[in-house]
Amino acid sequence: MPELAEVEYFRKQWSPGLGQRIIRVTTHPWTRLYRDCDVVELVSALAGSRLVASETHGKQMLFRSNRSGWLGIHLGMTGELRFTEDSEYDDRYAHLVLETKKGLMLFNNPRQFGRIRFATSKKAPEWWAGLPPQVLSKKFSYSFFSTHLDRRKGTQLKPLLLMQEIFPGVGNWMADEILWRARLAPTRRVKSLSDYERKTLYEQLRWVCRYALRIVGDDWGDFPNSWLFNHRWKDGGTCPLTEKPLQRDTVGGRTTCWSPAWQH
DNA sequence: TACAATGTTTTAAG
DNA sequence: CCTTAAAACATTGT
Repeated sequence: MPELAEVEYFRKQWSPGLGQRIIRVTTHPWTRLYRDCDVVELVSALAGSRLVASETHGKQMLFRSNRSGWLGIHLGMTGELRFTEDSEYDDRYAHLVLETKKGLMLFNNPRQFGRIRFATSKKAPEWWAGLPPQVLSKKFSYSFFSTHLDRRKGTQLKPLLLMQEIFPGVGNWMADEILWRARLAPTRRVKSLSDYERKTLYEQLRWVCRYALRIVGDDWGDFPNSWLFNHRWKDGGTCPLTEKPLQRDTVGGRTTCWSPAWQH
């Protein structure tokens, strides 16, 4: 489920636990989530410590502890963070549980496409510090964007937008929303874009990221019906602008919803 | 039963 | 070495 706005929302779900002493750490160390993580180190370092700050970067989350511990979480396709004052929870998919006096910080991830990382160091570890510029940051200028496009001339626009090394945080529904607003067909190749179309793609990319964060990032609000988002999964859905039928195709290996009458 | 799922990573080919 | 496409990953729900 989570793309950059949802990730921001989930990050905040643990906020009630920040500053609280962690009295117990429970993990499912056999799951794929821990493939890049020394679980013994994670458990011993987090037990007794407090998480003091958190941030997101695209689909990545980082929690910092008061003992120079850095906890990286990626939600994958089905992950969520939750805080509960109830001591009962479904253990099946709660692969990381941080227990405090005030409540539990839970990371649920049924499909195990997520990832947990941990490091102890003065400075943020390379897997965090080395992430590419965020789409809404100052560094993500039009010329930066355009330089990356020049290197991917043969790529279709849909898989292009899903490249996390260029557009951190953009996922399947956001890519469709961006292309629909830019009026570009998902199968178009980068090299076919006119200067105007390139510019439009850049602007709509930033626009969708900004408003998605605004609407979902704080309180999981609903998107207006003017967004493709509300129509994309309905069978027989229609384009909110043209009222013509939406189409679903596989592009770049992912289900893609678009409006052939509107996007070219 | 077979397939799809709001995501990456790996492998292979060009 | 770089770009591009497809398969693999784990599990559930339709």
